[in-house]
Amino acid sequence: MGRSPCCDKTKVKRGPWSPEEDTILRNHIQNHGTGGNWIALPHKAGLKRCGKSCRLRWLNYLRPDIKLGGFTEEEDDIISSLFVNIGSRWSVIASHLQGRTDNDVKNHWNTKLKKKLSTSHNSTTIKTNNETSISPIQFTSSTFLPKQEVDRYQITNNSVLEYSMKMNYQQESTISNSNSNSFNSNMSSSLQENQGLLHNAFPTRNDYASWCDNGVMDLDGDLLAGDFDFGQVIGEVSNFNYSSQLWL
DNA sequence: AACGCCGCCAACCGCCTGCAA
DNA sequence: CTTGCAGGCGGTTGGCGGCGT
Repeated sequence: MGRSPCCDKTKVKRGPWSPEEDTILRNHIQNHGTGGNWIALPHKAGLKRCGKSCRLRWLNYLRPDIKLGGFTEEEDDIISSLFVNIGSRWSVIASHLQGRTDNDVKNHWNTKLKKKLSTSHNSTTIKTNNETSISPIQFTSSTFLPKQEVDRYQITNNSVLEYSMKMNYQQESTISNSNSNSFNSNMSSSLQENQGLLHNAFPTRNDYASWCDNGVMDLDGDLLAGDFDFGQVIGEVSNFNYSSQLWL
């Protein structure tokens, strides 16, 4: 029943890894692989470390494809965009960044990006023609669209994806035509900012489709929306339709 | 020079899930 | 079906270095 215990934590070394330990672990994995068993690895390699610690050290620091150094603006955008939409699923976010680990991304978010976003005041409040703010919804350069439901995705040729969304926001009455035009104008600039971020996160329509839980491609190439959910829920539901192009 | 504060980040902790026994 | 370990993950911590006083 069950498996043998992981390790005796009172007998393993803890704390920072020495260069010698790094060398032993690196050489062992390069010569023998992980053997599919991290718990047994330290004993085989001659390390007085817990298997979990070895795994973490390899994945976060010693792997040959690890990308070291600061994050680029593009990477920041991807992280910010994905965080807004899927939350703190660091492993998922890291999978969109070549050579970055979940720990890297998490640390970067907690130490830099979180503050960067919270101090960013270049948000755009949607206003109607009579300059009445549609409170409390705000769009910032780092968020996608709030509370939105995707009605339809359609690929009109090999590279262009058109989508229409049912926009939802908090307002007592439905929008008049004139207000709708104003909203359309304001949304356009907001959408333009966010398209870039979304495009970074999902370079192709297939990237986005695979990310979406219920994304299904039919025989005609139409991407059928199931329970697509962009994540951010701020406003209440009303009626508005918006169309644009995402992947050009 | 000494001290304290603060930011960064490697590493640990604890929980959850999958799966072998 | 039950048990309990391995692996994976996100949250948190603690040590270190830089900077200001």
